[in-house]
Amino acid sequence: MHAQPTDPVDTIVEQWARVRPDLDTRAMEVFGRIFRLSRAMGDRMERAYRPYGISRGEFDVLATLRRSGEPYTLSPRELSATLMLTTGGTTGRLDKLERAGLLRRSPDPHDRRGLKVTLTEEGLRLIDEAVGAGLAEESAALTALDAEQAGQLADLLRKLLATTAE
Amino acid sequence: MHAQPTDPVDTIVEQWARVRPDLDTRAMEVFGRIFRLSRAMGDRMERAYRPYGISRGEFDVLATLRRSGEPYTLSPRELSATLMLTTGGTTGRLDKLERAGLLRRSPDPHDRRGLKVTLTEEGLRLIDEAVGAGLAEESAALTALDAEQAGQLADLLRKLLATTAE
DNA sequence: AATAAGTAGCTTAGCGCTAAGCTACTTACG
DNA sequence: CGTAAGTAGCTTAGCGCTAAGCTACTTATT
Repeated sequence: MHAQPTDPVDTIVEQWARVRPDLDTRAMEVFGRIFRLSRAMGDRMERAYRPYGISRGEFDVLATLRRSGEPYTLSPRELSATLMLTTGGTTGRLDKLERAGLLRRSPDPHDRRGLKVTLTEEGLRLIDEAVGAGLAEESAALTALDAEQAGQLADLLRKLLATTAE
Repeated sequence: MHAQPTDPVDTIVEQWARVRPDLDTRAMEVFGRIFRLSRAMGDRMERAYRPYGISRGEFDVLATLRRSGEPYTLSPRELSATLMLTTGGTTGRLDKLERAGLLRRSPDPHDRRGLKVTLTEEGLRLIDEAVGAGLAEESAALTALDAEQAGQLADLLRKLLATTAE
């Protein structure tokens, strides 16, 4: 056993142990930390993307289009599904990104109900820079662990996510 | 090496490898999963608290008061700090919980600027049930891992959180 | 060919948060 | 003792999301 540094979740667990010693708080040791890390890193990512004039949500739209490969085109429906967003939320993000000139909407030639959303040259250039900045931020945070620990952590999280997130 | 199940983050990492093989996506294997787990479990917790008529944010208020021990009293300021919330956000949560009869606000006898927020009997009863339901939900999700893995995961997350979340 | 059912994307109302600014009060200082 | 600076909690405007409902169009059924 190594000495562990103390974190805010340890404090909360101790408080519960004092007032409700009957509770089994082991699951909180995992999920309490996941919630806090998600929030803290979310804030850091928001800051990392700010120089590019986009929010984290907008980054996700551009990144999804970029990852899909040439011609960097998806339908709003596909974007809604991938981004786990309602159609209303998707409309809002697309509006903002289209106004900024980072993507454009055009009619789907095969289905007159639908649209195609395509990255512009400027959108492609911007996302290719921003994705590097985002990964740099995440990599910096991960230096808290050595390579083996990071790999272990990724594996444990994969197992948990695969089972949990239906 | 064991065969790993595939999860959505693996798919995203593969997509990036195809279109941008120069990127080092190892940090994404950790944080991408943390973001997704946080969202998925957050939704599950929201559902777990719904039978008690409270949201996750409102649960956090009641739980913070409960953990503080008798007489279950804190100032709005202390709650804002613990919950990482602006005073405006705190005011809103307290309004709703006070209307529901789960806590009450009273003047601070030592500082006429301030208030004391105290759990009512009903609030105490409710949070003592709800905290059990919440932990049950988290424990159920965690059965994806055996006890040793869960402990390992908690330790790795502690180390990451202690360094990352300033 | 007519019609019912399904689907795509947009609009609107409502919710919970933040940022900024307010009043009321307290503390520190000359 | 008087004034400046600080602090507590609330209010308001604005933001991004969801849920629900809309129109336009497509697909399946007869």
